[in-house]
Amino acid sequence: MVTAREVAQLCGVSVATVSRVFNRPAAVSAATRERVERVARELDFSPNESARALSRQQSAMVGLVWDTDHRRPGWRHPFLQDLLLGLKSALSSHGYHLLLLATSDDARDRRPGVSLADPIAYVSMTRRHHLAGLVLIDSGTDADAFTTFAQSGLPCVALDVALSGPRATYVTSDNAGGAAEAVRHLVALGHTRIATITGPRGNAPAADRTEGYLRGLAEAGLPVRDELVVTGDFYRESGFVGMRRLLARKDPPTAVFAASDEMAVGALLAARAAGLRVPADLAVVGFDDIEVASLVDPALTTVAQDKPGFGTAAAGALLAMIENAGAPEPVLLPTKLVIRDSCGSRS
Amino acid sequence: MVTAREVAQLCGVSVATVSRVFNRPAAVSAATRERVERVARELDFSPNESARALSRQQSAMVGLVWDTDHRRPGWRHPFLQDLLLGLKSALSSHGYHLLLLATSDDARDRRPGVSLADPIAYVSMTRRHHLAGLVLIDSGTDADAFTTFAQSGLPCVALDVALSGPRATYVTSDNAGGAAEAVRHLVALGHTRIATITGPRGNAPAADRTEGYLRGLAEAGLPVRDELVVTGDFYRESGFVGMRRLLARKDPPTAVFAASDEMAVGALLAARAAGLRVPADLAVVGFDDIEVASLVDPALTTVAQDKPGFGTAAAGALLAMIENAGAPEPVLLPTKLVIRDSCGSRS
DNA sequence: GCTAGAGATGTAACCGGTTACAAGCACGGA
DNA sequence: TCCGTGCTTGTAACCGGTTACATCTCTAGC
Repeated sequence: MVTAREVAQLCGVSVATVSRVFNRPAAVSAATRERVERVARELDFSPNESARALSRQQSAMVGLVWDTDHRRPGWRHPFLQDLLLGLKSALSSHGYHLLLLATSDDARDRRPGVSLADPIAYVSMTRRHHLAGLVLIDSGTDADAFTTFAQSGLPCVALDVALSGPRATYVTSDNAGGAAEAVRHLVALGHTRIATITGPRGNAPAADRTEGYLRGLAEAGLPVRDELVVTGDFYRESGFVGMRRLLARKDPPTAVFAASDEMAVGALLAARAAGLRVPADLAVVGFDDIEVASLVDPALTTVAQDKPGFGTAAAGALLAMIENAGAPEPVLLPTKLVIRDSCGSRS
Repeated sequence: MVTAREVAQLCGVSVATVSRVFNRPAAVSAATRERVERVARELDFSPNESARALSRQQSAMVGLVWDTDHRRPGWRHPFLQDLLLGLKSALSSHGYHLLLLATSDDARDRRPGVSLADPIAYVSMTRRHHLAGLVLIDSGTDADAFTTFAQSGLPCVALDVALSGPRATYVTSDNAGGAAEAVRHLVALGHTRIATITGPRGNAPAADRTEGYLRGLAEAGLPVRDELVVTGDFYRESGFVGMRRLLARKDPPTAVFAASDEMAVGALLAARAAGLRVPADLAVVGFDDIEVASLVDPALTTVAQDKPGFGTAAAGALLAMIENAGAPEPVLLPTKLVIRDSCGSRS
């Protein structure tokens, strides 16, 4: 690795000048700048990131906080790959990298001074590494944990969890809007007894989707029947159980909006188990547009989230906070209803 | 953030001693060590990672090289989440984090000295960040790219690509063994005309799976018929096309081993399109055990890879290279045949 | 009692940049 | 001619650790 010192010597200038060429080019005369740039290119020099981070108290890295919640084993992020790709490409264009932060019970106590509590450990790790900011992925962790991040003063952007603070914001889909659109679609197909299987209590996107469901009914002038709202937890199993319960009623719904594709698949299975045909006897709409949605039979009509958009938006918001000072407005990503076969059609 | 200097002052020792307590505790007297440890804990001190990396020329981070190949758009890693979780937890127990490295066309030329060629850019980035090692994910990149990494002298471990060098090794599934087991299963069910749809040419796991297929036939004393071997590319579409071609023959196979689950799903669809019932008219085995495998109808019998094992093994091999000097032997992860419904049963 | 040697600790150089401040220089106006 | 101003560049302190080497102390052995 070639250092700035070597470049400086070859150019007959001081290291300070070399540094300036990279950080405040305007402060260097054109002639000198060009000479330094040429030599730097020839020697394939670029500044050592550790030294730069130490000196600037800020590294070219953004931390990713992503834990899988112990209380929800087997939980998988519906579109981790797209998310990471989106983040990576948006960050790269500003020269940043993504550091997947690891804390673990195993690693605890191995050295004196390693703190125990989780969000605190993350914040301290962030400071120790001079990270420029944090991306927080909702993993069912306590909402409290997130406020700790927001209060830390570090630039951070949360995904699917409302977060606000002087340097904190969040990105989420237009969950209510998407859900309302799904209901509108069912209404347009002539359904009037429309049920929903919701996500877990306390989860913000879940609550928003329920709100959208209610709004969709209200827009159509349909009454809300409490018995048509059953609580799920986003997992397939709960969709199955919820649907079975709905179908056991005397006057079962003719359509159901499931707040996740996994639950929609569960609902599909429950309908099949009850001897019903989808979409003839029951229309099903899901949410997420995960990969399997197009694969089940019948292919699932669902509210698609803008998966790469999450990464791009999160990176954009974070970089804005890093480079300027204030927190940008929360980003609400539009959703898109993908019509497949699980609702049939009017024709 | 508390610095070592402050701890040292409070303890009435020099910073060197504080540093020693963390790095070579044996070199410090018990009394001093305990005093420093206590104060460090009270002040919640832990060493600044940027400074440490700069001084030691080695950071507590491991780089992840993961590019999606432009020539294969839409390619998704079959188990990225498990892989990352495995890596994360194994690395965390040694205090390491995972840095998702980003290079991008957009980021190019923004500063003087940023090199262009991809693997070289990664290696240089690794040096600049003082990364301890690299994890390389196969993404259909040229094999040449990987030898560049191996030759760089950096500790690196590749996934699913054979890599060797003084500080390089790799982790892969027992692809041949798994494929042979799949064929053995089909043979045990009475099949004698067993076809295969292979992965792309030039891909090592694909070649190994084909080899295992051939071994399975040989073990059973079955002849190899070239016309029953069709080339795919791991994508669903190629499974569909390949199966259609096989079924178009006068004497179509009664069983097929697809080298990926995606292709197996394609084969399932082709069989359905041809009016065949699975497994009654055609038995299908896949490879990978991706999430959809259990969801298609009929549920796919497939060769499961040890997904979290990849992460753990990769981290283990890498840490071994980082901490000792030599390169450990390549790791061959056992596979497991998961029997579902797509092959029927003898009963 | 003296000294060699082991063990503990401090001193200071170093890792490779960034940046406040000072200094040098050219130029324009009085 | 002199001085103030602005532009360019160098000097040196600093970021926060690590570690080779020097120094000091204490003990064991003769």
